[in-house]
Amino acid sequence: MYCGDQPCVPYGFIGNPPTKVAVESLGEVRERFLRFFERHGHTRIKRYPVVARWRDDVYLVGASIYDFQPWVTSGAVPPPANPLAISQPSIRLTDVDKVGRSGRHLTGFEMMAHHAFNYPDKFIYWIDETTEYAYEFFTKELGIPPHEITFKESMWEGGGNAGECFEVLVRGLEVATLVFMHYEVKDGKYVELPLKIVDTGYGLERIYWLLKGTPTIYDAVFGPFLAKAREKTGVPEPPKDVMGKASIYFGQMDPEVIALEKAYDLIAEKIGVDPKWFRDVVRPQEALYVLADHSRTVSWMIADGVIPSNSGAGYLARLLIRRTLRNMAIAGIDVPLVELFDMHLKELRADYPEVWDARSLILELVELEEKKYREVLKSAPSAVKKAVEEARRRGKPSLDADDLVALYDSAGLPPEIVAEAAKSLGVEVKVPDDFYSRLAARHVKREKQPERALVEMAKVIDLPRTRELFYEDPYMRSFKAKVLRVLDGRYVVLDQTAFYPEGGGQPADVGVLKYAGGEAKVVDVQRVGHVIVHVVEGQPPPEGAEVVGEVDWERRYGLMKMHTGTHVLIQSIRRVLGPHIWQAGAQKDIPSSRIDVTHYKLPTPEEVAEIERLANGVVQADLPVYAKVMPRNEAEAKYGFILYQGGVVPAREIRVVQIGPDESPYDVQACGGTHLRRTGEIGLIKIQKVERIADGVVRFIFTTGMHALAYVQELERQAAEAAAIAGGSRESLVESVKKLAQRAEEAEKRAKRYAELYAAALAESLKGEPAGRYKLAVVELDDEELAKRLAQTATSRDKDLILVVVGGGRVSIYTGGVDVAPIVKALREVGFRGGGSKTFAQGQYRGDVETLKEAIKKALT
RNA sequence: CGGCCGGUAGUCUAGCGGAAGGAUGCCCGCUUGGCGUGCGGGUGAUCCCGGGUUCAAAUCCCGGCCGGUCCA
Repeated sequence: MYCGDQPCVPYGFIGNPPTKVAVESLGEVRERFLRFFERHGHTRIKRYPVVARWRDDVYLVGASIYDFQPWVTSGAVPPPANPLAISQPSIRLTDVDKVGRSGRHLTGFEMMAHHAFNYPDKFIYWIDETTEYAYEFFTKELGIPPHEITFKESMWEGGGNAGECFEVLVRGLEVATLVFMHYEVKDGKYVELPLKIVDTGYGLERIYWLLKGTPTIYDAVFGPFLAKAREKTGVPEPPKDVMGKASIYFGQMDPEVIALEKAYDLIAEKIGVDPKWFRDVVRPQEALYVLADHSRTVSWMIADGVIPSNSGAGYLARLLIRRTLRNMAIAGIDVPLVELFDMHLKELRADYPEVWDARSLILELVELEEKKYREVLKSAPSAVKKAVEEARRRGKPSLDADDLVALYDSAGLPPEIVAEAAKSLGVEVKVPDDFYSRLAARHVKREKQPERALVEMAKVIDLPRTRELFYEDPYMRSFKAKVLRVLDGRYVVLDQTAFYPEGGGQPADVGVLKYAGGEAKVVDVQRVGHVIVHVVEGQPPPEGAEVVGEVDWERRYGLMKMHTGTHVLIQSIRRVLGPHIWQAGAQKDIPSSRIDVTHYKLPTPEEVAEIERLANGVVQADLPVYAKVMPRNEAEAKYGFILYQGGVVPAREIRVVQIGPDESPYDVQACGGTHLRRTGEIGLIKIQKVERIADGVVRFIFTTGMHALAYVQELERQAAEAAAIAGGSRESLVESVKKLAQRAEEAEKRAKRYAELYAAALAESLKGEPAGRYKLAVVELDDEELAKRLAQTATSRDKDLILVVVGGGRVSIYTGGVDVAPIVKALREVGFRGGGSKTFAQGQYRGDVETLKEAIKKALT
């Protein structure tokens, strides 16, 4: 079968590009592509961030179509333009192990694309035009001879959708995929969709590589950076033919790439060079390639708001940084990563100016991550030593695969590092080829529990949309409404309501529903599809009844202060700590609320104070707060993705909450919550606590309004109480506490000194009676500390002494060397319950002292 | 969100059911012309918190807090 791709066909363009058209840079190819499609009626769209904040199913954008999922692809929202062309930076970590090795894999790439969205009433174009565009672009724009281009038909499936597709290949390299998405996959069957989408993807880097014909894609894309990095690290330029051939063969043995050592030998053999020489040449090259690829991807991520972390999207950034460091370490490259990043950022400046803007943040975070990783690696020798000893205890000569997996999983130590540390302990460790699949087996996927709906959607599907009075007037505290349906005697649906349903981090309102003949407490309110369901306690109103709803206003007004306060606070945090601050979660509550933000260190008390000052300045300025509903595309175009602080907003129209006047707004966010009219109503914003909840995420716990006052009053009360206890005034609280602590310390020291003196005196006056060839002394003392001291002095002075301390129903036996075991045995017979070992025993004894003495004497004779 | 590992003097670390040990740091002597060094002495720990099991818990069990790490 002819497939035209790796591994069937070796690349035919290396050292021999298929065109005479000369391109100078990656940017030129991008520009040619976008201009070409602009000439053919497409609108150019600005790239989206690589962090998919508008989605809750993925962290990163992996293809241009991600930009339009799910709202556009489901038909809910119109595309920003139609047809459109874009070059979308995308990140895929699925092939991360092959990067630097296969010669063609990248974690970050630009997917150039043209998309057409065909609606039943508006047809743009379909298969014929799409293939023609592709053909013309490659032949006319890039000058590739027609016979060099292969279109391979196939079926594409992904994300619940499917459709036919063409893979476009040139000399063994897949340069584009043209997908015609028009099925939904339902229960394994294809269901025709009303919306038919042309989804194309042209690999910018691959096309550039093809045109350049360099040994690897990295040489083409990162050429200038690699040259400088070689100079800096002292890694020499590799022999051209070796790298070219190596990447061809590596490309062909993709599936086995993990079994690296074997792959090296095989390829060296194929090329006809010495395996050891080959390894020494290739390893540092691979490290540089990984560095080049990963540093660009990480820079994109950080510039778009990712902070390296131990969880979430941040972990992916950390993973790439650590992989880079590990590869450099293995290749023996010892240059600070920051310097190499900085070098690369200078090269990236022209193509990605927004990444350049984040330069200082990127460098700071990379430096921090490098430091943290060094700490991890520093733990290697002792962790490995411990593991080796543990293995030996269980009779194993060395570490096995399970031990290596455990070390990686719990301590973050990669097997190569472990092997190296073990070697210096004189232990040979073999790294198994299937290491990474063993690791994967340890992380068996858990099933995601689908959220249980309050009421089945089917039971309310026929009802009209509930009118949302809380949006029309957030200050409405009571309203009249008609009962449309009552389910299970406790779920009430009204035609309209002022009760806010839980959402956007704001909890549901509570209150009462009053009706002729009774009233019911509203304890929870939830959205179910397009209606709002009130969960009631007590006798629910009958269907069809007129009710008066009364919202618990004190609580709700408090929540509104919290919610508007949240917006003021997050913007203030951003202004103080920097533009990398994004909301990572929030919960409004009474009496305290919290916001989690992306930040890489705990803010200092000064920064917190500055944030409070700024936020309360906004409160005092009494700025107006507006909520307006706007089409999604318009809002995104006007404000950018900073809108999505609170997470996914699942609608075609989004509600935008703006604080401050139009000409100079303080903050703008997409938000579905209830807000105040003016910031002055917040009264006071007080941060109560900041804590690090994960690497890269800081939690602010704060309060507003009267709750803030109550908090401050409580602090004041505590200070007054503490001052009273410390015996000073509130003004001198710190001084009196200091004195108190000092006095306590002195008192402890004195007590200890006296205890020593007392123990010495006791030891002096101990009267031992003979017991066999030993001496026995019994002391009544109900202080274990003192007893220990006494025993220490007495038994070290007289090795034949057996000291028995009786007190509080307990008996302790101390000896200066005499084995305590026979004594314990004898004592058990007279009611002693306890035990010990060597020179000490302890236990419970309730009998009289004479019996005890006799028993011990008897045991010793 | 979750799995795994860990939390013992200021710092690092041993002990993993029976009287909390070492290294480093700090203080005081001696050594030296002085610094380093060396030697001797001293100082420093609610064994993360709470509950349980036990005659006895740093140690075993449960819960929490904090840190590390891996995976989504």
